Amino acid sequence: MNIAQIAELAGVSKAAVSRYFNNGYISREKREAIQRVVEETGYRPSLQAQTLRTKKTKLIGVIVPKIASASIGKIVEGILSVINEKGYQMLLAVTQNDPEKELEYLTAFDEKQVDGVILAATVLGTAHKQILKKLSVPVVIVGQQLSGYNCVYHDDYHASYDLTKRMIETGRSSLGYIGATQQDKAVGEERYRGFCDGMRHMGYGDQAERMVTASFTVASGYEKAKELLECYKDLNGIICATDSIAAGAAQYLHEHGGGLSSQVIVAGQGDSDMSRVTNPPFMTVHYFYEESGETAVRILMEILEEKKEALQEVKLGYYIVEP
Amino acid sequence: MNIAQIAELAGVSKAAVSRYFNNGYISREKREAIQRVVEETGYRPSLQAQTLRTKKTKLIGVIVPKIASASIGKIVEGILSVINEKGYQMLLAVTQNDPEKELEYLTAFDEKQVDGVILAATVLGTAHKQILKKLSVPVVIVGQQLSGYNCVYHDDYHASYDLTKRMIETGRSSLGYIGATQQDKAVGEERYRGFCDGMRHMGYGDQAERMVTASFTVASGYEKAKELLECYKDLNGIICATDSIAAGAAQYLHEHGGGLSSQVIVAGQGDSDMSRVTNPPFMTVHYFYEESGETAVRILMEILEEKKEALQEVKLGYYIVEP
DNA sequence: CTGTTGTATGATATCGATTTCACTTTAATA
DNA sequence: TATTAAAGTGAAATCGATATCATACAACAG
Repeated sequence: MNIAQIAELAGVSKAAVSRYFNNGYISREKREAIQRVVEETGYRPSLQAQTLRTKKTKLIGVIVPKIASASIGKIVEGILSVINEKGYQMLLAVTQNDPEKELEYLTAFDEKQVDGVILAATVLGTAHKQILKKLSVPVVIVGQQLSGYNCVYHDDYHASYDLTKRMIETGRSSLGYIGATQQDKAVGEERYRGFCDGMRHMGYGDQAERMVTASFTVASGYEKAKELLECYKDLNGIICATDSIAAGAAQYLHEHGGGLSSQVIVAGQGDSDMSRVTNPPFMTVHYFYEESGETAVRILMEILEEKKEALQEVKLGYYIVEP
Repeated sequence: MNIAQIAELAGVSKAAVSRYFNNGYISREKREAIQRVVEETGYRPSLQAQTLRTKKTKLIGVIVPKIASASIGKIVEGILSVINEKGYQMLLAVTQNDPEKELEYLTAFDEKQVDGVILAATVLGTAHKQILKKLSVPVVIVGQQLSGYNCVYHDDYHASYDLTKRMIETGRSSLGYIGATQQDKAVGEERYRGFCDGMRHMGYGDQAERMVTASFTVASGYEKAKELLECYKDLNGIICATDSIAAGAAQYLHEHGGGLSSQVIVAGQGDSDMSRVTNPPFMTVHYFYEESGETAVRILMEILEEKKEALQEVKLGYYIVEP
């Protein structure tokens, strides 16, 4: 079934059928004739033919470091909810945190495959920026702030700062920190900076360097908690960059906490289910992950619909979740 | 940059350039001339034009109930690893467990948008089967067994059976079960059947109806554990259909376990991080989720490459994970 | 009555590739 | 040497839509 056959059956030209689907000038009689034929045959215009002619694929490319992650899962669900509502579909690429793959997909998507790209990267190096500059399709970065680009991100600094302050207020003054790679500006750098400034402003600035770096897994949190506690034996609290790390640290603590001088509690960031199932549950920060995905798509749609051309940077809030 | 311009620059016909990219007859001189021009210009053939002509989109449609889930995340990662290796890309749709959306995406994908579909549904009703029959693109179902269709699934029955047996062997003879909706044949029905038969064969068949049904969340596991324990006060073990449910149950137990007559432990299924961060960690079953995703793509590829036409049903194994 | 505007229409070119077809040249075989 | 097969080539048709353009008719203003 193609447009020519429909035109023939309805006794009109191909152009008329095309106009029927694209709200062009068309008389009532022809409109009804075409409608009848379309309903009888169940005809739907070919998307590939439309794409070839119009250069719109109705596809959004989404690049994420991994998918089996609570926070990224939420971002993707946010993205999807708006994408579908707008009649687009999602092309998903996962990079396993491999920067080369990231660049590869970025260029692959750019070759007219998608109308826009949403990039959730952990590390944005100079190679990324160079490619981003050259892209012919609009991009929105989610989870990281990058000047000169459309992005929606979280207030990692103040969240981490407030979390630190809250921990100290609840009586935990001897704190350590398990962070993420400093290459990750949002989760690594900003959250650690929030911790440092929180410590400093509360009068414990000298302790801010009690810090180790973990990768984004529970197992790594377990290992690094051990490392940190062996190094600083008088800790009574550990703040972690993510909930996964915190869960690993919590696991270490209820296995080996008995041998320590004082009871140690942990805090995480991300408000995942993990924070509620450890014993005891731990304090965490709620970031608006779904909303960040939704907002990223909205920005992209505004660009695609040419409502706005100007750069947008959106910073989302947070709230502390007490155990 | 289109094929005509490349042909012009290389001093050959469009057909020659097309052959260059598709391994057709072409002399060495022309091949080299074209190669030079292609490298200089960075030309890449338009995918949409290719699609229009060849009817191959190089896209695989993947339909999942939700994405922020550990097991489904693993399946998707498995799918992606093979898909990319084969030069395909993934169109992802999430149904939020809404059967209507499931059917909607199934038909949307069918309209020549994708070369094949992978469906990870929890519930497969008659409406699904009807649509599945009519699809013009090949489908592989993952996570559920469905006779007459290509599918790759897990040995839910024996896994649950062995888990039950193992719990009884470790001294837990007064067991209860928190299951999932019976509409989900794999996770709901089969896993409960495994529990029942395990109980029966170990001589506790009369206790098999100590069962409540939860939804797939931690919070629901918490609620249902409470319900189950209020109803059967002498339980010393609870087996759950998923790790999320088990984590919720574990959370309830360390909040209210003190008031019970005996110490109660839980067991889950899915081998997620959750099983290791609760206190105490719980027994669980490892299902090969990544592998199921990978296998599903392999089956699809075999069909697309026309190596095999025959129906394939693949049942994957499992192993018990002691805490 | 002439000129303009808005509505309505279909023929045709176009998007950018692949595929068919007819044809030439070269190599291998009888 | 004659015959056949294989290698190599480009013109043109094709995939299925949309966009442009020329044209026609009605209503209406001057």
